[in-house]
Amino acid sequence: MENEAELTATPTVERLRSAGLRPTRQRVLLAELLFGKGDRHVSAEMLHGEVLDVGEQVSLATVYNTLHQFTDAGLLRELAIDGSKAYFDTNVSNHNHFFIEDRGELIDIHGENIRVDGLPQPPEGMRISHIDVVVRLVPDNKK
Amino acid sequence: MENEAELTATPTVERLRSAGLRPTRQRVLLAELLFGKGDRHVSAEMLHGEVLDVGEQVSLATVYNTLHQFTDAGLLRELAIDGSKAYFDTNVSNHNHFFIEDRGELIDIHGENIRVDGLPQPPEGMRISHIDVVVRLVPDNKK
DNA sequence: CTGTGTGCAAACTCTTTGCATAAGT
DNA sequence: ACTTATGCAAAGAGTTTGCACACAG
Repeated sequence: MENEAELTATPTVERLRSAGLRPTRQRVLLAELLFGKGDRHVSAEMLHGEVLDVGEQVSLATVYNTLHQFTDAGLLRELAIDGSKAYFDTNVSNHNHFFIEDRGELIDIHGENIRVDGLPQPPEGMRISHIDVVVRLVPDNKK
Repeated sequence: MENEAELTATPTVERLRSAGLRPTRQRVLLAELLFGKGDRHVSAEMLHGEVLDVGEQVSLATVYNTLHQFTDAGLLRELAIDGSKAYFDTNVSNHNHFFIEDRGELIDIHGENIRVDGLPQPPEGMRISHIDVVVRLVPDNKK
């Protein structure tokens, strides 16, 4: 055998390959963290933190790059909710969110449940790419 | 008369006073620009640019401070739509938005028109503070 | 006068980029 | 080998902050 380190064809590796992404150590690790435990909402910093927790090392720049590559490949969806920081959602299907303002925490609302009616016609030459519904939550007591 | 420069009670000045804000030159100017021509969506930079266009001078830091003071006073609503920059809406009533992704442009959708159905119960101890519906638009042709 | 607001520059956060090095195929 | 990805550090955008000075009441 001449192969030094041929990557084994784990599901994650296959997933990356079919998305057209070379399964590098960093990408495989990030993909495992992202897709290994159900639907998740992560920021770049959170994900980078998880990498360190697991005792691995991936630069923050690479985390950003990878999140965008995954988004372009359709593995993630980027959420513009908080304003100050970007969240990425591992659930790419049609759904919406509760957003707990105080904690910056997101909770999925499944797509089948919500219906938006009464939308006016989009302006000439435009079409709807996506509708985001964000239900902002505050504690019962607080104003 | 002893008064050097008592501010005349223009509508703008009154509006600031009843919001509990001292009508300084900067605040009056910014309020005129913001509320003088119907409903608007502005970023801090845009508003600062308008100040310069009018031949006046207000520091960018003061523009930011003032936008937040106005928001706290209920004269503006802050919109978290773009992710990278903050927009402020002079229309504080219940309504939603088209967002033209390519141009970063916002268009109001009046509140009466849109109806959101099928919301699940918020988690225990939380109440809905506000529901944002953002209809993202792309040109007809583009993917 | 007294306290609040402003301006400036510096600091900060989140994110992106350029380029030399490393790794996948 | 050849190409693409990574890491680092530096740059970049947008926004906030600290403090001396200015102004409204």
